Amino acid sequence: MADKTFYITTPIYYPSDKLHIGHAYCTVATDTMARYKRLCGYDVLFLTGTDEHGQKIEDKAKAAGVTPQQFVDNIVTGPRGVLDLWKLMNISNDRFIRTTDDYHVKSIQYIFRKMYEKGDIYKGSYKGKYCKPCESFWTESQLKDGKCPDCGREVQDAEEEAYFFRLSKYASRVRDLLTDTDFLQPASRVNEMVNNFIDCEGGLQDLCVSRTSFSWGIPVDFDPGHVVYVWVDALSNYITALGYGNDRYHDYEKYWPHAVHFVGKEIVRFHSIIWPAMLMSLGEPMPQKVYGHGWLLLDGGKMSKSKGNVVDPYILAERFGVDALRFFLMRTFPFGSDGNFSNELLINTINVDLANDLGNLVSRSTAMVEKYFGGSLPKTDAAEAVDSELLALVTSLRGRYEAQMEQYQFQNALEDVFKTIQRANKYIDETAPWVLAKDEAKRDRLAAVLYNLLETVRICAVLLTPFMPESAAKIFAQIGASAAAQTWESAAQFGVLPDGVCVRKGAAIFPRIDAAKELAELEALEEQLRLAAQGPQLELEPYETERVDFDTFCKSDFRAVKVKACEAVKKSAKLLRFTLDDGSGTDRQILSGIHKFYEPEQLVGKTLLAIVNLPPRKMMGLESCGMLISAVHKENGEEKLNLVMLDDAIPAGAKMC
RNA sequence: GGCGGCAUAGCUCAGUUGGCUAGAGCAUGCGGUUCAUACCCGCAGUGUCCCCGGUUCGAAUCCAGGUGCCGCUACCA
Repeated sequence: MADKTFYITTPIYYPSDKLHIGHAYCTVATDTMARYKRLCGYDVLFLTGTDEHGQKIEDKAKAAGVTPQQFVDNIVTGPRGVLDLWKLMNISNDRFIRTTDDYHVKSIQYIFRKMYEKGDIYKGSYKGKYCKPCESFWTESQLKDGKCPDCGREVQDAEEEAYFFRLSKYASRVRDLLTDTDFLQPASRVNEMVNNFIDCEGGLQDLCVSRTSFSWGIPVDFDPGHVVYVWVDALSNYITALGYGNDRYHDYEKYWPHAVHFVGKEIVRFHSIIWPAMLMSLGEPMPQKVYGHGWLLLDGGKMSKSKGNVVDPYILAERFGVDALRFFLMRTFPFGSDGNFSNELLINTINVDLANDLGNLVSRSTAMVEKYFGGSLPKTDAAEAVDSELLALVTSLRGRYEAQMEQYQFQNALEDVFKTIQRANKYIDETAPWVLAKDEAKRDRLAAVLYNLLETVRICAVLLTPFMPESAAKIFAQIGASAAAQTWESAAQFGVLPDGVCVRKGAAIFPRIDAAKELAELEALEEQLRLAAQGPQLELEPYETERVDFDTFCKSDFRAVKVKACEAVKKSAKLLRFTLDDGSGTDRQILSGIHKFYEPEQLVGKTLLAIVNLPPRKMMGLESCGMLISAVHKENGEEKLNLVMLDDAIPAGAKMC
C-alpha cells in the first residue's frame, strides 16, 4: 500500500542579498531528506528556487542602477550566486523554480483568476472601505459599526483598489487541519498559530493579495495596474513547479499528494494557514506536512545583514569541505529548535566526530587489512563472544536510524550512527588485532575481527550517504564495497562484503583541523570582510522620479516647533508622544515612531521641523496632529534616523518655505 | 501591548504521558594502548534542573505568579 513517491521542498529564497548559512541549513536538511528517501527506494522530486518579485528588489535594483530582472539574475545565476552555492553544497534538487519563470507567471495568473472567479478573491474597493484621514484600507469585516476601526470616522469607497483573498472563509477548516492532524510539526507551533491568528480577536482576517504601489510582480491579467502580491505568487510555486496551470511540467497528479514542506519558523504562518486556505479555495488536496525548523543563531541572536554577523557558507565549505559542513549542520542542531552556531563548534565537531572517530576508524581498519592481509581479507567464521555486542548494535542500527529519519530527527539519526562508530573503536581495543597478528594460529580470528570492522564501517557509510554523499563514496572505495553493498537493503544485513574483499587504504577522508590556527585565520578573514563592508556602505532612499507641482508643494505647511514635553507612549515599543509649541498658542500633540532612535529626555527644548496640516490620525488611542520631519538613511544595512533640528534662535511657528 | 516559545554540568544539548542516585558529547584531571589522522579505550568528578509558591506518597516534568532571552503580531503620518 505504501506509495513510494515523495515530494519535498525548501522555501523559495528571496534574492535581495547573497544567501547565508541559515539558507544553507534548510537546504541541506531538505537535500538530506531527499537523498534518504531516494536511498529507501522512493521516486523523489526535490524542489528549491527563488522568490524574485516585490518592492524590496525593485528598490534595490533601482539603487544599483539596473533592472529588477538584471538584479535578481546576478544574485541567482551570477558568480557565487544561489545556483553556484547549491552546486558547491552538492544539493540534489531535481528542479529549480524562479518566480520570474514564464510558466510560473502564467500559472499564477491562472490561479489568481480561478480564485477570483470562484469569488474567493474580491476587489477591495467594491466591498471594502477607505478611511481618508487614516489613509487606511479596510475590508467590510474589519469595520466597527460601519466605521473606521482606527478612528471611528465615516469611511468611503476606496481610492486605492486592492484584491483580497477570503481567508476568513476557511478559518474553521484550517483550524481543524492544524489541531486534528499532524500536518504542522513540530507540534509546539500549532498553538502559536491557532491562538495568534485564528482564535484571536477578530478571527482570521482576509488577506490583501494585490498591490498597486509597485510594479515588480506578476500583473493581474484581467486588471492591469495590479500586481499579485507575495502570498499567491510565492506559495504557489510548490504546485506550479509540478505543472499546475502550465504546460511546462506534467507531474502534478503524481507528486502533489506526497508533498512535504521544510520551512523556517518565521514563515510557518504562511505555510500552515494561508497556503492550506489557498489550496482549499482551488479545490486541491493538502500537502502531507509542513515542518517548521529552527534557526541558527549567532551569539544567541538572529543572524542579520544589519548586525554584520552573517556567516558565508561559501567560505566554510571551501575551507572545511562540503561534507564536513553538511554533516555539522545536521549533527549539531536539533532540527525543530534554534541552535547556536560558532566556528569553534564547527571545527570541534569535525575533529571529534569525523576525523577522530569515523575517519580514524576507517583509517585503522583498512590499514590493518593491508598490513596483515595484503589488502585482501578472507571471510572466516572465527566468531567469539566479544563480537556479539558490536554485532547486535550494527544489525539493529538501520531500524533505529529509520525511525529517527522518518521523524526528521537528523541529529538523533546521526547520534545512533556515531554511537556505533564509537563502539567499533572500542571493539578494536577489546580484540587487540595487533596481538592476534603476532600469533599465526589466530589468523582466522584476526580476519574475522577485521571483517566485522569493515562491515560496521560499510553499514554506517550507507546510512551516512544522504548526509555526506562524497565522503561515503570514498569510504566505499577504500573498503571495497560494490554497488550492491551500498544499498538500503544491504544496511540491514551483516556479512555482505565478499570473501577476499579488496581493501585499499587511501588518503585521510577527514583531515584533522588545527583549531587554533583556523580560528585565527577565520577571525582575520571576517574582520577583513567587516572592514570592507564598512566603507561607503551608505544606502539612500531611491529618488522620486515623479515631479510634484509647485502648488501642491506649497500646500504642505512646515513649521518650526519647540518640544515642550516628550514621553514614551505606554504599551508601545516605538511611539514617542510630543507636546509642541507651534507658535499658535495652543499645544500641538504629535506621535512619532522614533523611540528606537531617541530617548524622550534628549529632545525636550529642541527646535524641530513639523508638517502641521496633515489630517489628524489616531495611534494607540492618541491623536497625532502632524508629523515630525526626519532624515533617514542606511549605514551598513542598519537604519539610521535623525530628526531635523533647527537653530534654537528660530521662533516657534516660523513657516518654512 | 497581544500570542507563543525557551531557561538543565564550564560549553552544546538529551530528558516521551510526573517514579532512579538527573544524563550524553565536548572541555578538564588521571590511567591504559600503539593498529590508526598526537588518534583510540577506561576511570573520575562537578549541577540551587532560572526564582517563588502550590498539587502530589513523589515535580526538571503539572498548576499559579515572577525574572531573563527569543520569535510572530500591532502602533511607527
